[in-house]
Amino acid sequence: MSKELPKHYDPREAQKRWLQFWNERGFFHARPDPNREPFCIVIPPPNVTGALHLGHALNNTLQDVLVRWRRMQGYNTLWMPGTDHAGIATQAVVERRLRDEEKKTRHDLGREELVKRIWQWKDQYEKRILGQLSELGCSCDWQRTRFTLDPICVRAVRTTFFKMFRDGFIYRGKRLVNWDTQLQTAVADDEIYHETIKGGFWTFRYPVKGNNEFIRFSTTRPETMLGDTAVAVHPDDERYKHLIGKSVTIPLVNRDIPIIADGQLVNPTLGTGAVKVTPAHDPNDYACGLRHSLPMINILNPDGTINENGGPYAGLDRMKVRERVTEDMENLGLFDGREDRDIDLAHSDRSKSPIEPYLSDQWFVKMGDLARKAMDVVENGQVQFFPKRYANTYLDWLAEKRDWCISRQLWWGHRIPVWSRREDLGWGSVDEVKEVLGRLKQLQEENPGFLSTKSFETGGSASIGPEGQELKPIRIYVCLAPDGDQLAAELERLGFTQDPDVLDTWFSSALWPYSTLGWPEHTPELAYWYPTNVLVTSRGIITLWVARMVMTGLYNMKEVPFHHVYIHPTILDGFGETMSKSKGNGLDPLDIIERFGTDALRFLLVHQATETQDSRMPVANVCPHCDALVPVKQEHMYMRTRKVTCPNCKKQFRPGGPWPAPDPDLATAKQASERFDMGRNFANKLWNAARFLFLNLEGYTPGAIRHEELPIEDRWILSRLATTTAAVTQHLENYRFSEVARTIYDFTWSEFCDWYVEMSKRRLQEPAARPLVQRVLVGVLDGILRLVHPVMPFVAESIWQPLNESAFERGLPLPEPAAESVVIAPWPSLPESWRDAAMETRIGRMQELIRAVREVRNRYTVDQKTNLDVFVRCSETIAEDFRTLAPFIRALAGVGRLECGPQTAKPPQPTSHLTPEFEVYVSLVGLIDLAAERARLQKLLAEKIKHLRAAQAKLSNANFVERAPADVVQQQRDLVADLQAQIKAIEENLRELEQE
RNA sequence: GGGCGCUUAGCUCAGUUGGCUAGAGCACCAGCUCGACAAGCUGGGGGUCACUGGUUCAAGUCCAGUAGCGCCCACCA
Repeated sequence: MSKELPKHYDPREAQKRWLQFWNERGFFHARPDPNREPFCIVIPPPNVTGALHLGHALNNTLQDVLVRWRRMQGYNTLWMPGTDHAGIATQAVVERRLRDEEKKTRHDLGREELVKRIWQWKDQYEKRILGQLSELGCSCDWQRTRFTLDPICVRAVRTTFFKMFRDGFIYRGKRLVNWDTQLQTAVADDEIYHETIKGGFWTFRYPVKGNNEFIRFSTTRPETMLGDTAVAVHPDDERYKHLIGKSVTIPLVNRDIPIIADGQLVNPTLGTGAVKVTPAHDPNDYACGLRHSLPMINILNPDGTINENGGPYAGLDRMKVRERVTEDMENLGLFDGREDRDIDLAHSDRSKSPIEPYLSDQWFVKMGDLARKAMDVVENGQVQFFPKRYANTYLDWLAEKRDWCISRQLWWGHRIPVWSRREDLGWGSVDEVKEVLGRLKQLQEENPGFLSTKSFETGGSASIGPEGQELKPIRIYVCLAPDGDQLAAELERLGFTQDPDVLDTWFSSALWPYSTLGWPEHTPELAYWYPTNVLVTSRGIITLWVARMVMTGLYNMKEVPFHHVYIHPTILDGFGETMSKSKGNGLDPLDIIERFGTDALRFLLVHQATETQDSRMPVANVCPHCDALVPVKQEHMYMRTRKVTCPNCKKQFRPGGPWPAPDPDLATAKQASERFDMGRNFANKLWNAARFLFLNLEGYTPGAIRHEELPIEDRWILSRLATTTAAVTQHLENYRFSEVARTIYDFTWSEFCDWYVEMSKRRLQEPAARPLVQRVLVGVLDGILRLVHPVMPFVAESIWQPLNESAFERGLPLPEPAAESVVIAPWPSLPESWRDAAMETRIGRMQELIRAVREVRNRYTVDQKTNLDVFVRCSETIAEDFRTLAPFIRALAGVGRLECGPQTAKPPQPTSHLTPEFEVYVSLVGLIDLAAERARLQKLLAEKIKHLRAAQAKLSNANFVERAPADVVQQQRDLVADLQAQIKAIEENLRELEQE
């Protein structure tokens, strides 16, 4: 039964249909099965901030290729999908909308209401993102979809935090944050921008204690003097050497501070060579403070006014204090002048106000031991990076062992499960403290697994107890395990409150490979699929995410979270810049899917996934009025172009992208890139090859292939298929995605379609030959469909299904009933013995002969219908071959007379094509331009002679003959012999042409 | 400043341990609507492999340096 397909492959219809089919059949759902080998990938969860972009498309396509391939290989395959709450990014986006649409801040709404709003946002975008992944063809187990704030993930986070708290890995420490005094919040590094403003550079003097000297220093922020805890000089600076170890007095607050030597902080050639050190309000000073164990005095209130540590200046705004401090110093005669200076000052993106470095209390994870273990597993190969070089990024970063600050001053995220005594209650009497401690101890004894207490010093000054003893300024912190929440009320009765902060988003992401599988419960899924097999991600988060997953995996599971880490390239725009919302140079995968089809998108993404770091993707807008492609220009990005005039139809439109702003008055362009042509064309080529088969399947009968009885061309294509299959499999194992795409493409197009299908046409007309060639055609197509399925699942299924109707039993070497879907068809593997170098050589010679004749035909523009007479001078063995293949040579090259053999005579007025193995002569009586032919031969002769000389030179080099491997030398000798023979033949042909 | 990369045809890129006259897709030129496919077929033109030096019988490939570009991290008192 044959079936006729439409002339063009229609991706849209196919995508809709097969997605539904696959989901209905539940091919993507996996359950633990101890009798089968597991394979598992967990998705890098996309942020619920917005829509997916091209980078996501790449990341997820590559995962899907691996997952579909392993599923076909028979692994019990789980691809775990999900999304990430992305703390800062998501809260910021919702807050921005709140401001734009309702003119409200988060404080107007309150914590609970804001979080509710963000959940609504999340629901909306999660749905959209999952839908996009599905449209991309991702074969995730959708029933298992997780979100990083799901109850199950909350439990994993709480359990981990509790364990780390109890084991002493989590501690309370200080950190300088970027403080926004207007919004009264810390902002992330990527939420600040730098702007040059007019500022000043003030010079003051501090009196040195014990003699009449002064030490001069300069600063751009005089008010920070109130928080100075040292003055630093360079250890080798002769001007100050004698002062090191002495102290100075800060006049305004009457505090004595030491003069220290610090070669890292101080550059003696700048300013006066002496630097005031304010550890609580400057990153470098902070580092210096740590080095020298200096006190760190915070002088700011959250609103930017000076706090009680500023003594007489308390309560005033820092800018006002800057003036006052200067005046007061001047009155004391300690002010040495001010000069204007441009200052590169950090500003908050959101409030546009200047950022203050602000020392605040934060939660940290101690990295030392955790990092060491995470390094070990990469060094000993339990976790392998592909490409290898990325292991360096990972190891270098971990080697620094910088403690991980895990608290964030946000409302959206995992709330830190720690309660502490409220500051305003104070510690009143020792009795009260004793009572609280006693009660805590009791609680802990009753609930050892649920509650853990720790105390950490706070900043602030010590106070004196009722009996005159010095009370250490400590705070008691109580951490509750997830099942300990009923104790929260009790803690609150004791005057404890929960920490308002949330955890760094990466804290929950770090648990993703096992929290998604149900940890801390001992689920069958966890036992079966953990450790997962491979993590596929981009290099940007090797440190933030990959390293932390390994750390927590080892800590919680005692086992690595995955064995392989594949890092794929980053897609840049046509100008080599990263795609980003602010530049407006992104590309929306949905635009590509709509215009080219999902398979085209996927093919191209796989094809360009080489081992390099980056790859470029020039982007064009499609004019919504006339469909012309308008390339995105670089200046568009920097000007944030809002309107583009189409050079074709002169109408205006808004440039497209994954993040277009709506504008009812202006049509928004879809985007495209010519690079996807390749994928679309390939899908169509495949489709049409199948279409050819369907037109010729009438009377198909399944049957065994007896390899040794097959004609040359069949053995050739099967040899090529066997080689291709093995190569594709190997490339997949090595994560060489680009090679996967290339290998399948070349085999399908340049060998199967260009040669085998062409050769089959004649045989299909012969009743005796027809059944066998049908079987081979069907068998090879079946193999191609399986190979191509992981990359282009939709077109593969679109052909697989009708093939099941026309040729249900098929395959190589024995026909078998086909799988109901290519998704679950077995991955092909062909006998090694089918690889047949001799067949490939023989067909290769035939191809060269055909190409030679075609070239002659094109050179002299001989009509396609005119047969050419061809004379081949070659060995008897080769002649025998050409005679066997003569029908193909005639059909594919348009040949009439074909004579071959050692004694074959040249025809009159011949044009020639010489190869090392045979000489081809085509008679061109009446067509040949003798002068042109002579010129061509002269040119060819010159090239050959040049090449010969180079080859001879090599051989005449004694070192080469002596030191190069024998086969390389022999190769060179053969080359010289071939060239000499060819030159001789060309010269002979030229002489003959002269006589004409 | 530290780290990791990139620079090969007009464009986007391959080129796995050094070894044929360096490849592909798109674009370009010429010819083809022949019963799978014009999203196609056939053939063709086009490259001093960024630059300089080194190692080697042999370098696009290895090493060093220079220039340009990109990313990550740190920093910009």
